[in-house]
Amino acid sequence: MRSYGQYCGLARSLEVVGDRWNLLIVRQLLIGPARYRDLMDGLPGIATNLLADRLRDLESSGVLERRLGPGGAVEYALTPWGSALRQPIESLIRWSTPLMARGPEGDVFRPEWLALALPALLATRAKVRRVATVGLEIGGPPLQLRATRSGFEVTPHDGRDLDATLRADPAYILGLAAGAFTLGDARTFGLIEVEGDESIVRTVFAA
Amino acid sequence: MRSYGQYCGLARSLEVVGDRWNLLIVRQLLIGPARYRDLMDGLPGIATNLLADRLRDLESSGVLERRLGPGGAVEYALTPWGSALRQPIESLIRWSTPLMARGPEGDVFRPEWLALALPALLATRAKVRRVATVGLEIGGPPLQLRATRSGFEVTPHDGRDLDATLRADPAYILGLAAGAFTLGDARTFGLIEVEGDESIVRTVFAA
DNA sequence: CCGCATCCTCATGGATACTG
DNA sequence: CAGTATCCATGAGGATGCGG
Repeated sequence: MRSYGQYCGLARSLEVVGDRWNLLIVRQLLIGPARYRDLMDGLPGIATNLLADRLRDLESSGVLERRLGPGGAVEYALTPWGSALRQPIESLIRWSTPLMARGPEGDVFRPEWLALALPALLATRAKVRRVATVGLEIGGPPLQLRATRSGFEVTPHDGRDLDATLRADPAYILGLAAGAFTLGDARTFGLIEVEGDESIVRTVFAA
Repeated sequence: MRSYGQYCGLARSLEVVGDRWNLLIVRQLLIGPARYRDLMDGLPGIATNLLADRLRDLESSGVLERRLGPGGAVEYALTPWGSALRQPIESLIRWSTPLMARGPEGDVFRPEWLALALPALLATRAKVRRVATVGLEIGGPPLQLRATRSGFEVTPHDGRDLDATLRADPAYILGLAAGAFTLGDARTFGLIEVEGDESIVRTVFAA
């Protein structure tokens, strides 16, 4: 990225992460450290030369580091400063709500992206009434949403007991979470709970 | 911006505001509605064809609108959705703290940028002990920082009485504000106040 | 002047092939 | 698997033109 030549925090930030693909790479690493192949998979559409370029750029600017992971393979992980990009990224995810309401329209979807999106959307308004673990079945490997007093977390299902399971379209799940974000004030509303084995939306969290 | 083809809030956001200069244009309009010439002035380095292109893009995507201002001249203003970019932008400004510590290094500085940066840096940690208006003299037209219970605001000096005046380098002022952001917890600390006519840093806000 | 549109050059991005 | 190398298409930057 060519310099903007402006002594402004926004401009300087964008000189580091404003290049095409950069924030999406950080998104992938916020989910967890990853190898080159994982990044290629998680960033459908990126050209391999660009990924290599960007990883070099982001490493030299101190956003991520290249290290040896389990098995001695090279992996990429965010530095503490890079991890702090979670906040602006979550802000942009919340801002995107009107853009997501259209649905996928042919865009590819990867369930792992919910690991960032759901906490970002839920964190602002939804209050946890009781600690709960909700399974999410959307077509990939099963996920779980943990809701605790300290926040929300989406991870692969670790086999523990689920309070509920939601089998639904990704857009539907995002709509639910965005509703928790945008409605909230007006009334208590249901988010995710099932009765018996059915996927019925009920109250687990309340605004 | 070419589509990423990903059903992800971050990717969709970046398709709207990820193009070079876009967020900087929004930055200028967060300070206030502006005419074409104002934007050219506030965005040193932008090519005039790019500004025209980006204004079209951002208008058609619903971030800003073109309207008739006072005197019947065309001006640009953010839509409500565009104004909501204040949050991600403030997040990026906070994230930029390590990049700003280097100082300007020849980059141009415009005092109006403090209108975004100071509230962004102060909002997270600094608590207002008493309502105050502090003058900022940094070489352009005089500014004032209003600190109230509901937040911080930097505007041109409107002639009202000042509780203090700080005449300092922009980097110094940003360092003060960033310190309020990053230290905070440890102890009560001084931010901006003068004794008599001197520019001595004392306590107006406290963490 | 202000508010752009055109033209040209060069840097960057994207797709694909290839290599240690 | 983890990238490089190559080639082409696109977009940025700069200068300039031009109507109101």
